[in-house]
Amino acid sequence: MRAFTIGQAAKAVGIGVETIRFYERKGLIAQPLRPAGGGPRDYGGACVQRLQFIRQAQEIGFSLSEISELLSLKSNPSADCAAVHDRARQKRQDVEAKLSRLLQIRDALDVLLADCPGNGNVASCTILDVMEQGYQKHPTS
Amino acid sequence: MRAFTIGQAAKAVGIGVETIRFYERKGLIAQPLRPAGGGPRDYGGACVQRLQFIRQAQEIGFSLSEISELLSLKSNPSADCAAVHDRARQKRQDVEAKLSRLLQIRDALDVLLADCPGNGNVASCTILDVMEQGYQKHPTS
DNA sequence: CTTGACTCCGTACCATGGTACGGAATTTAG
DNA sequence: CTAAATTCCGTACCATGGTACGGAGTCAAG
Repeated sequence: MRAFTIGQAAKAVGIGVETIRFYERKGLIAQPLRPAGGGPRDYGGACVQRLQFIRQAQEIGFSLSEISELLSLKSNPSADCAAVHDRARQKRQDVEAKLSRLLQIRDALDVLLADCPGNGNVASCTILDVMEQGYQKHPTS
Repeated sequence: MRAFTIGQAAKAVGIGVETIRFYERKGLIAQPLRPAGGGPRDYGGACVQRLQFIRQAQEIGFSLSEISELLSLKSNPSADCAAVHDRARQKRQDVEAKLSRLLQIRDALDVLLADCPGNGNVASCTILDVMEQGYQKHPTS
């Protein structure tokens, strides 16, 4: 929980200082109060965690506004758990949908990689057909 | 392979007319030639397929410029298959990475949904902690 | 006690992926 | 034949998620 300047926090989380300020403007994180005694604001502890949370969630495919919602639930611990539960269930569905599309494309890519020896011409490549069809056909049928 | 106007093609693919034109401007699809005898351009057949391909690929998480690359390989059947192969391998890695992040979050969401009965307050919700930690801990220890 | 690095803040700019608008030319329906 | 719908085209605008810039203040080392 030692003090972090904004620059140190940015480095710790792996983002830019400007990005942190951007999140502040967006209301994703609160700007720490300036210490009464002067000196830079302290972005340590909970602030870094929150930033890390944002990054994690974002990599996973949540938009900033979705993250904002999650954070507001989080920062309001008196909220009914049912709200989080619902949102989580919704998100799980979204995630599941993304997963199945991704699995489709992964399989399609595998078909390609298996069928295409890495030489010859593209006409023999199956991936493109596969994607065009939305991958209805099953491999090696 | 019957003829489609741009509006029919848009409807068939489930996008807007403006979006098709946007793709044209971006070079993702070629603008069909106007028929010599006059009348609207024909967006049928291959064009619709290409649009569908774009949508599929996009839903899966490819950016328009990535899709553009895939399409340029596709539309150049004399290209060495090795190029497609490489790109496919690269893409497969990307997809795999996305998959594992998504699986992580799905598992995190499942933990939450299992632990959180849907009542009580948010303090007991695990998802937020889980995400903060980058989901290092494993459920039920 | 000055130089350099950093904070702080506002404003401007950027890429991506569209969406909307306006006006002329066609096309299609009644 | 006329009116409504659609095409065609250019240009403008939008949201998202940042990135860059400029200038003032501050802090720490040499």
